[in-house]
Amino acid sequence: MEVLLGLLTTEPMSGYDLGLTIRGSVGYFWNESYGQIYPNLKKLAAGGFVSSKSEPQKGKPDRQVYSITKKGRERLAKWLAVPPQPEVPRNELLLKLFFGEQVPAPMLIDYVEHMAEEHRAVLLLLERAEREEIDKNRHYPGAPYWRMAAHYGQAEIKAHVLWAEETIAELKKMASKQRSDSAIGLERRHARK
Amino acid sequence: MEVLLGLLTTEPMSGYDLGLTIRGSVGYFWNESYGQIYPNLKKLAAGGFVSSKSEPQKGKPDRQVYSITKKGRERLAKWLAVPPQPEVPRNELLLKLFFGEQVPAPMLIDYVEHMAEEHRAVLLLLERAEREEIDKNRHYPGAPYWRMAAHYGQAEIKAHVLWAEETIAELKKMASKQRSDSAIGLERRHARK
DNA sequence: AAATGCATGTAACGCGTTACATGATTTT
DNA sequence: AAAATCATGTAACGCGTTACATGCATTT
Repeated sequence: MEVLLGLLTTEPMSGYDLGLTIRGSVGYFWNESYGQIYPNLKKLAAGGFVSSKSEPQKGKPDRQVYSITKKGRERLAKWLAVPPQPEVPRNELLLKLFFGEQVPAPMLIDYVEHMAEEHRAVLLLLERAEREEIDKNRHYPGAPYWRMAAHYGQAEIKAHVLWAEETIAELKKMASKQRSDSAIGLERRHARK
Repeated sequence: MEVLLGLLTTEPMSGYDLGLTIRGSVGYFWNESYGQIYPNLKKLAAGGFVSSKSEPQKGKPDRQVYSITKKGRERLAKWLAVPPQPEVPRNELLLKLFFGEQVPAPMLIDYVEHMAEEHRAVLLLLERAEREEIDKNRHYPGAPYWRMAAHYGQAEIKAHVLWAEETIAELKKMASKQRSDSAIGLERRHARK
């Protein structure tokens, strides 16, 4: 809800634009789907926090351009003044790794490798975003804060990738040890049969 | 849902125990409230994934002890075989920092400092958990995986704390610069008046 | 001609949190 | 005596995702 107000302080936008902007700016640490954006804009408009102006378009539904109002800025300020609550964590990869005993080793390795690759790709995006989006607007007063947020993502991802590399090495070591163990196990099972 | 199955592979437990166990083990990267645990256990029981046995207690409602069934283990294995989906990020601190231009500098500094302290505290917990919980069960076949998950948390937190320290320094520098700037601003405003 | 993209939106559904209810036991 | 803790659970509510609907424009 408040992301919308925050982004509208930079310039008036339509719901669609807001979706694109979110993806391209705060997307790394905050996301909002169109299923929320459109209804939330309506609610904000009903409360007088944003005003809308419809611009006709050829062939497409009218473009609703929203601007933040004075009341909206007050609401944003009020929200910004609330100390951020620590989020509830939900990391499916870690949970599956935690139960790794019950997962075939190659599968686990695959999971961690995929994660590392995705994170490496996001790191490139964040670095590019910093160079292109933030540096180009470096005279905008918000730029230093954008950079700090981008650095958070970069620092976090680098830590994740390092961890992934260590973990993959360890998983492979365990897997090879397991193979030699289970070779013995196989002989036994064979013998029993 | 599946955390419950996963934890029940180590030993039969009641819903209450599961809540405590979650907090003490996977809590850093996965949480589940009692408002979910109890209904989910019922659903799992209805589906035959767990069996329950009620033990009478003095003065308290009967203790329902749940055990995972063969069918439950199959369900768990199936879930573990699904590649983990990247989570949707929601970091309120970062979002507020991103809009930091509209936030009084001391408030921002406070937010980041609080975050750093919380994370430092969690780091101690994780390190202690590794020493006490994991090392003591080091012969349990799941232990290496628990350790990997704990290391993820440690690596991530260390990166967060470092970032926080850098960011606080930068925010303070900006704040002092802003103060001298706004001193000029004050003079101007004074003059205009 | 068919498929994909643009741009707006609505509806259904599921998941999860919070608050409440209960009733004995232990603590202050 | 009052308050907090243990241990179970239920109900209401809100948030968010996914899927669907629309209809013109552009691309293949």
